[in-house]
Amino acid sequence: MDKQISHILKRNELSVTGSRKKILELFLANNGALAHGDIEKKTGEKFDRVTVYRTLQSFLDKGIIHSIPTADNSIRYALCKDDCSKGHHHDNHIHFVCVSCGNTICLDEVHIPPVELPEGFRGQQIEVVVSGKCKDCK
Amino acid sequence: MDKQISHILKRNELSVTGSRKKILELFLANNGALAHGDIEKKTGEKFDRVTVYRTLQSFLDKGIIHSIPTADNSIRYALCKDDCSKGHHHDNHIHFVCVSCGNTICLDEVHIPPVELPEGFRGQQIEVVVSGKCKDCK
DNA sequence: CACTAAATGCAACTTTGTTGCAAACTATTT
DNA sequence: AAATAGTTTGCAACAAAGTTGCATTTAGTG
Repeated sequence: MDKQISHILKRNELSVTGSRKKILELFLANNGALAHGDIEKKTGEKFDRVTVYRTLQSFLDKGIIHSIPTADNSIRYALCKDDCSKGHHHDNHIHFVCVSCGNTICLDEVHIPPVELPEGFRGQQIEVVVSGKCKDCK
Repeated sequence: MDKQISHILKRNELSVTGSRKKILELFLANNGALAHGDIEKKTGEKFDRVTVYRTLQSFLDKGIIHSIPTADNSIRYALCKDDCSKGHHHDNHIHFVCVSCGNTICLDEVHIPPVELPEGFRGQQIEVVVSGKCKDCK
């Protein structure tokens, strides 16, 4: 586990530090998405707020995590699949926000249906967020 | 124009005040979406920040506008079509964010294709945000 | 072990959003 | 047209979220 974490960091040209290991561990343990606040709580206030911000930013830059916009204006982050690299996300999965438990889940197996845009519009990226009840909150 | 604005407010059981008229006018003039900050700027700092927040909130409650989540953690608001009412949005259109001019546009004519969720998940609402180049920024 | 570059923590600050309350205003009645 | 009741507004104070500069500490290298 610890080896896996260090490997991910090294593969992304990041030095292996306490905060990065801990935060990455959180993402691996949780298979949902985490908001900045969640991370601060779950690390037990062990790290400075600034460090958490900067760690998330470097993970974003390297493509280790991606951000998920939500309606309540709180960005959440989730692990990318292996083939994301350096800011170019193959972000072809949808996100599900459970209204009951509040978890945000990446549904990697659901492919996004093509959307036909009006004349003149050229789409580059698409974000789909579905809210409802997840399989554990029926 | 002024008459139309007053009518919309009255129809939604809102008293006709300076700030509400001005902010609603902004939405009618702009056919894109506006963030809180945009509104503060465009009104020329004529109204208190708190008033803008409260005005937007009451417009949201009445279903005059709806909110659009974006990746950069800044909620934007746009006018609803006529048949939205009191919190029940018929929000079946997608949103387009232009990476060039930054505008957010409601594409009412594009219908959202159905998404098949995995076993156990029940979707209630769906948000689709496409980013790319709009027809004016080719 | 020593060195360099990067990461961290701290303090101060900016931006964004919220709450309570007195003053001002809207809509209505008289 | 004036009085009234109920909202709405602006102010002040506050809380939360995010940023920046800088000194200290740490990771990775030889």
